[in-house]
Amino acid sequence: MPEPDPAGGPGVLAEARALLGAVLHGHGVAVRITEVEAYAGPLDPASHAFTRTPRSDIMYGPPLRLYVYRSYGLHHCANVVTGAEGEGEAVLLRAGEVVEGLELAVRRRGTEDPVRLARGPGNLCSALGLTLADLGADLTGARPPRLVRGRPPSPAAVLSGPRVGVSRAADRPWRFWLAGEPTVSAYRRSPRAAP
DNA sequence: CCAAGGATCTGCT
DNA sequence: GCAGATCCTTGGC
Repeated sequence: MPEPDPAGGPGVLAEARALLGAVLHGHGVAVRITEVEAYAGPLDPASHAFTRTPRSDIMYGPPLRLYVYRSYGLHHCANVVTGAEGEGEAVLLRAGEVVEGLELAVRRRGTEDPVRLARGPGNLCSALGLTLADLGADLTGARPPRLVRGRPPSPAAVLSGPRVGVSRAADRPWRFWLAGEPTVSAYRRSPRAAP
């Protein structure tokens, strides 16, 4: 059950912070999450759940399920649904550090640079082997994909800023990452975002 | 039905 | 810094 963000705002902001440091076990590879973005459903013009459609329906379902979508035809991006049923809140997993299955991740990604293996939401899915076949997966089950939470990071260890590449609500600082992590992806503002 | 527009990534200039 | 790949979802007509 989500609680209000300490700083005020939707509960998904606190959920996003709390996912930092958690380990997502994919197919033969596991990643420690270092960067995420919060998407606040109907309150958030940048969210796929801003309008409820067949695609975004999964985000309105029960929490701790995986929302996977295809981006630019080539890549997959993965979100953890965090809101209670009907809220439409989810957290995009943007980057992580491979902590298991290094060889397989290297093979899937075609690079040996550990920093690049799971940097960026598309690359993170690629490293973990996540596809649309994982859409709706229960992350609390015994089989992967599976989410293992650790201690939430201290507020001082978390930095925040605007979300990458969104054309609407481009100034909301709803991207969160662990300070000092080399795996965190670079910020890029959408060319379509208002100046 | 059709056109537009991506919560991206890579590689080249 | 910028364009291209590539295809699905959405919304307007």
